[in-house]
Amino acid sequence: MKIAAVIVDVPSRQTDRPFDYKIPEKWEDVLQIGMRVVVPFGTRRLQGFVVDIKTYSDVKSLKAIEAILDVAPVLNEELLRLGQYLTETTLCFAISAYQAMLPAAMKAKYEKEIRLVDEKYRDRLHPNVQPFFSNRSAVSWKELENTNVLSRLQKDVQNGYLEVIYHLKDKAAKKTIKYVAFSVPEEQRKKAIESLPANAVKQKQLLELLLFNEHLPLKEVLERSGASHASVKTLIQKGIICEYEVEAYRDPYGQHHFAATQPLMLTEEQQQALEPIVNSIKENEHQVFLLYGVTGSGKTEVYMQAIEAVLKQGKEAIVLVPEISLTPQMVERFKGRFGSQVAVLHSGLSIGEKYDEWRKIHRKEVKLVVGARSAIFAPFENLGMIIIDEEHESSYKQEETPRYHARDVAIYRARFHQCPVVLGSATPSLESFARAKKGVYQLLTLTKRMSENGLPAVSIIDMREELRSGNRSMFSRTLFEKLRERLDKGEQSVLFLNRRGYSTFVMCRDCGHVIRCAHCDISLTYHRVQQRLKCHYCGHEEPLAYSCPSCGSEHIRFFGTGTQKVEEELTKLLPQARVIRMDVDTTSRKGAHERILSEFGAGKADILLGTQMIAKGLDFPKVTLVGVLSADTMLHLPDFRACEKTFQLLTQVSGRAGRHELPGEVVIQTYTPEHYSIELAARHDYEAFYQKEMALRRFHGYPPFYYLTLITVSHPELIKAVSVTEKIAGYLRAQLSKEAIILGPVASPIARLHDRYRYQCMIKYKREANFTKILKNVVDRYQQEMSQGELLITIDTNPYMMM
DNA sequence: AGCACGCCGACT
DNA sequence: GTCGGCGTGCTC
Repeated sequence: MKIAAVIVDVPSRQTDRPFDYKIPEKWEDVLQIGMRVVVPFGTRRLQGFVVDIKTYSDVKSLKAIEAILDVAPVLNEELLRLGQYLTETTLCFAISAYQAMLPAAMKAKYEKEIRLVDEKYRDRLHPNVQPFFSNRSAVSWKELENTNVLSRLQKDVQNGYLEVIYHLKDKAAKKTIKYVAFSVPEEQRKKAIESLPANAVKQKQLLELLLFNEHLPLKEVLERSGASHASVKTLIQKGIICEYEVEAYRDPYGQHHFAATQPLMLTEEQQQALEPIVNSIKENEHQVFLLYGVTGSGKTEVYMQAIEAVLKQGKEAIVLVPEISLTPQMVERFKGRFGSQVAVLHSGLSIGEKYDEWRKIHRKEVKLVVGARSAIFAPFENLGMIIIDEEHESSYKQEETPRYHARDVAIYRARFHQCPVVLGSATPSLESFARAKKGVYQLLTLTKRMSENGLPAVSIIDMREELRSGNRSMFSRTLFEKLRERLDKGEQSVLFLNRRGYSTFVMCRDCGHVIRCAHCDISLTYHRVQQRLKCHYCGHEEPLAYSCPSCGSEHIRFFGTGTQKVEEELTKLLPQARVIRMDVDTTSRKGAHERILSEFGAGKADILLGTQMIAKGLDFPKVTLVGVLSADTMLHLPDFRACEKTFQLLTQVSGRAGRHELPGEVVIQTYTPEHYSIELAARHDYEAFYQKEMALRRFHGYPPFYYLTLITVSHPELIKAVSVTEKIAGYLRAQLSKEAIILGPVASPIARLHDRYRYQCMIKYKREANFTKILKNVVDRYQQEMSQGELLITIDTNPYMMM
């Protein structure tokens, strides 16, 4: 007898292990490791992943597998092992790891229904239950769960009148296209057309069309023949033609035509960067390269020529880009060069579209994937290279379980496939640059910009000076002048507002009271259009207050600046300017992002005003001015990476100006012009920033000198949150080595969220023998309280968000 | 997670 | 004596 070990779809500590099932004889040769199956689990039916097939089990009475969901394994040996690696390093459940590797469409949906076992029991049902079954034999649980007949229902189930049926739905609906074709043999077709009634003109036209084609999509036939669906129906009824469905891919870029491009001549620098990568591809040698190239130095061309080398070897490649820069521009470059060999995966696609792209990879119909974070799990079996563009971006870290970093996964997979990883950035993360300096990664450098102009000139404007000299506007005189210049010359400008931590909060000028969310320790944000105050974390809203809830004063004011407010002031100051605003509000609709950018690219506006999202990847020849309205808003976030992020952002933003013939200029407005992040970004001096920041990291004991782990404990009661965090910290102090530093318990920077108090404990360590084991003990200790009570403990073994 | 089982107080 | 509440422990 063959037995399958199955990981079931229950994300909990207790079920986080394989369960054994009998493999029915008829499937012994069909079932393979890595396939999804349906198994009985307790009273339920669940989806699961086969992780092992064996001949022996310790369990006496095994249940049998009920169904197989795949014709071929969806997880290969490598991905199964990668799942284990994720489980161990991020402390997640195996099921969560496996689900993260597959498109959402393949995750099961469960529906319960109550069915009448037999018509003869209908009269015996409890009188209160009967009405639900009056005209049908099954009722969905959804309809019943909020009624008051639940206990009666239970009785009837016990009596055997009713039964509970568990439906398992695959969301992975495949798209099909209807085709029509002749159903009569070829030699009879002409005759069939002739024998049609004389008035069946449309039918005749339709058939004539089919004479020259083996089969045609129904839609096309209808369009070209002008016939209606009725004609098709009659022809089918007459037995002349037939209709059938063919599985089809949704093609998100179906309408789009991509101009083919050829490899460009490389500069000497690019050539020198490319060579070691290509060597490592050819030699099947695992190596991590850090491609450090200033903005506009042509990293993408290096990527593409390296990919060509991979394809030449008959292998596959993954290119990761940050979600935010997965713009049509980027997609176009890859589709243009590699055509139909590319699959694209990003959050803008529907669940079905993502599933189709995934299947193209799985069926080996494509050789290259360009995608955001989760594309790192692309089920290639012959990986030749992994590229991570904008390597420093924090979006490569997933902030939900499994809390993996795509960079780590990339290195794991590349080691398995013995192939190179290329990390590219103009502002590498300190972690990566430090590793490159140590020789763990191989450093490749591009110092020259492709355009003649070199890097743009940056001026820093001290906004305190502006205020002192009486300018209360959010535009410094310099920035205003330069904006007007561009307008006169017909050139474009980009204005960048970093909204994080800079949203419009409401404060009383008399007593200083700030209106906060009733459920979270967060100040409420003023939304001008709706005249309401909203919490950005939990969604709580309330009407705008006109007097201070604390002291009653009417001197209550809005502080901070949103893009809307900037836009208003801008149109007041420069009424002739055409402004496009790009933020969450204007880009929430699908495709809006793309539309705004193409309008701006086509010169339909003079100024593009936006948040974070405009910092990445834009490349417009006519942009000669970039303004940063307030550079230091991000600097003061409670995050040890705040300075690094500020530096990276300013450098990225500055890189948007003057990428082509026209020279660029950058204006940075700040209240702390002396800060090294701002000064050094203005001087484009990454190296100096690296040295300075490394010294600080060393001094304060942060990465890359220490590893970090953040434990966050939340509970509706403050005392409980504190005491649990205290106990955990105590346990860790006792268990970990003397070198480990345990900070806390301290209140989380967001001390209350969704009516829950949040406390945290930060661990800094260099090497700990049993680190994950000790952390697992912590989780195990509080397992019951977490599953039954209100306690929640999250552990992040490589935190990027300290809140 | 979700379900059954079992023990307890409150009601017919 | 039964109904329905919630705490406990299991699911191959």
